[in-house]
Parts: sequence; structure tokens; C-alpha cells
Amino acid sequence: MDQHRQSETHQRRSIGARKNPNTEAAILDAALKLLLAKGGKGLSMDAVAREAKAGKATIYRWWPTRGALLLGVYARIKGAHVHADTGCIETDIAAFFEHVFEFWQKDAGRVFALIIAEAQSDLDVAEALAAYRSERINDWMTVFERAKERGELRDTVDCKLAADTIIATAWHHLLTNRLDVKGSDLARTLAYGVVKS
Amino acid sequence: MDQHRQSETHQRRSIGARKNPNTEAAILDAALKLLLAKGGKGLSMDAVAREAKAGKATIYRWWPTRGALLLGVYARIKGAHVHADTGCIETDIAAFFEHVFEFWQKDAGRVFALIIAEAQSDLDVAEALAAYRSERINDWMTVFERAKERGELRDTVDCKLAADTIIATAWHHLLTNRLDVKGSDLARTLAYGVVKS
DNA sequence: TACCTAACGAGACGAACCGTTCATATACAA
DNA sequence: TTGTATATGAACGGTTCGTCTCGTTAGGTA
Repeated sequence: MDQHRQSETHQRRSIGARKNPNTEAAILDAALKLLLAKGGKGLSMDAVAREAKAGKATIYRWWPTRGALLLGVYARIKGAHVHADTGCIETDIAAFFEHVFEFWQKDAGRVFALIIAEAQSDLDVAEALAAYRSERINDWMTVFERAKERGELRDTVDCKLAADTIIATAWHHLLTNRLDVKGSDLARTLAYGVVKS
Repeated sequence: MDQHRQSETHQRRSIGARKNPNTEAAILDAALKLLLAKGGKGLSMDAVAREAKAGKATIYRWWPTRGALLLGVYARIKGAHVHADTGCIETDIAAFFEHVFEFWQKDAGRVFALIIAEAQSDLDVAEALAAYRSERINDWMTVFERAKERGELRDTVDCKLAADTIIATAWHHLLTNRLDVKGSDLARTLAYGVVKS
């Protein structure tokens, strides 16, 4: 019968007046799969709907733009940021680069790079990215202020600018596809600068 | 008559077996105009063709992808890079940031940001951007090596990494829409790092 | 229980965009 | 003058976009 046909092809259906977590998972999985298989331009709403066997209205309901979908994918695969506290700011920075570059070398890097790209032409993504970036800056500011309190840093250091430079370096290596550098080299440059004492 | 109709609506036509410079100018102007008026997503090949009153085949012949068109627009409005040589690396860096941020605050910044974005999903643009970036890195490496020779820098400084950090900082401020910072503040952080002597 | 509301898959719809094809117009060479 | 090569613009089929409708499912509420 007709009412059985769809149940035979695939089972996922409405589970009532609430979001179906299976549907959400299927859509985000499909988006990530397409993204990795066909690159950023392979991620179209139509293709995701086909791949996930979902209705387009369902996708647009939860992720109204392509950028929102990208943010959803990244949130799904992202773990919590943990900052090492080795008592030495240089090794803290080095550990951060090693950790984030390794994480980005799996699928997450391509997703995050596309989010930065999308932010250049989608104001909502830009705002979400700015908020996320602000959190990361604050994380690093506390690390720097801790280091300053224990007398490791020069008193004139602007902690916010220092934090910003670290994030800038990380993003830059992601965007230019150079995630294979040694974190310790980057850390040395950022910790000591260039000018002789 | 039919063969006169098109000549009446607009005059630009083939000038034989060579590129029509008027057409090139009209297309690049149209692309820039759309880009500034409607943002990155307003720049479609169709819209450019309409705005420039040109055939799409003409556009695709000279700029086979959207990214190539972006590169063409940027090349058209970009001036030559000149590096100050004040004898002090910190003020050289500060002058660079002031100069490039001012340049980017006019239309060029939006164009270059979109090129970086496009490079995340277009391999050709990524290669062109890498080549361009490589030139800028080399510029800065010579500046740093000059400073090292006159004894201004620590001997252990990696000039390439230092150059990379400057470009990273500039890009980051562009991508996060913060071109209104003081170049001297950025220069101080990059020149002296954070760690006490 | 009976009704209301909301999520879901499917796909139709017009608009816009993509990349290509084709016919024509022009310059240059033989 | 005639032939060839290239630039140019209009048109075409296919894809994507974002919205909408439809029938179905199931939780929440009275």
C-alpha cells in the first residue's frame, strides 16, 4: 500500500511536536560527508537533503542558512578547549599550537576554514564567529595575566593583543593549509619577539 | 533592421581577434560595483554580465572562475607595496600596518577578504593567493635580514617565521573586520614579544 | 478519549545562477 | 577579395535556492 512504501524505503519520521535527534544527526552527518567528499562547493541544501533523506523544509527550519549548517557541523565535532598550565608561557603556547593543529588536521580544519570564509559574506556567521573568537581570546587573556602575575612577562605587555596574535597565527596557518609546522617554533617567535632584549 | 538593433542599445562589440580593453574594464568595474553594493553573494557571473552588458562567454574566456574574477578585480585596484626603511624595525612594522589598513579600509579590503574566502574552496585561487603571499613574505624577510645585519635583532630569530606572523596579524584584522587599530600597538607586541627580556 | 499543535518526508514551484553552445561580427593574412 | 581565427552576445539545459503545500506521525492538553 502507499502508506507503507515510505516506511519500507526508510523509517525516519516525525516523532511528534519536537525535534527528532535522528534527523538532526542524519543531516549534520550528511553535510560533513558532502563537505569532505566534494569540498565547500559540494555542500548545497539540496544535496544535503538528498543525502540525508530529509525534507528541505526540515533543514531550513533548524539551520536557516548555509552558514548556520556549517556552524552546526563544527559544533558537533568540536571538543572542549583545554589550556595547558605548565608554568611557562612559551611551552603553554607551543602545547596549544600542537593540540589545535592536530585537531584541525582531522576533518575539523576544513569545516572551520569554511566558517571563516562564509563569515566574509554572511553577517550572522560573522557574528557567531566573533562571539566564538571572543571566548578564545578571553581564555588566553587569563593565561597571560596569570603569567604576568608570576612575573614571567614584561609589565607593558597588552594581554589582549598578545592573545589576539596567537589566534591570528593559528587561523593563518589553517587558512594557508600549513598545519604541519612545529608549535614550538611559533611559540618562540611569539614569546620573545624579534628585537634584541 | 535586426542587424542594427543591438548597435542601437549599446555599442561595444568584437574588435576582431584580440581582447577588447573596453570590455575588460566594463566587466571588472561591474564586478567591483556589485561586490560593494550587494556583498560577496551579489557577485554572480550572470549579474556581472548584465551589469557590464557583456556576454557570459566573454567573462568565462578571461576569468574562468569566480575566483579568477576576484583576483582580476583586486589586481586592478591594487597599488605597489612599498616598505618603509626607517632604520628601526618596530617603526617599519607600524608603518606597514598603518598603510595596509588604510588601503584595505577603502574597497580593497572587502575584495581581498573575499579572495581569502574563495581560496578555501577553489584550488586555483588558493595557489594564486599562496604565490602572492609568498612575495609579501619575501619582502618582509629582506627587511628582517637587513635589521639583523645591523644588529637590531636577536641572532636566533627566524626571519621567515617573523614575516609570517606580520602577515598573519594583518589578515586576521581584515577577516575579523578590525582595521581601526593602531599599527604601533601591533608593532610593539610583534617586536618585543611577551616574555621579560 | 478527542482535539490541537508541531515535526517530518516528499516534492512542486518560480527565480536565479551555472557553464556551455551556437551564430555572428570583426580583424588580419594570403 | 577571400579565408581563417578570435571575440562577442544571446540562448539553452541543468542545478540550486528558498518557499510552499500536502499527507502522515506523535506528543501535549483539555
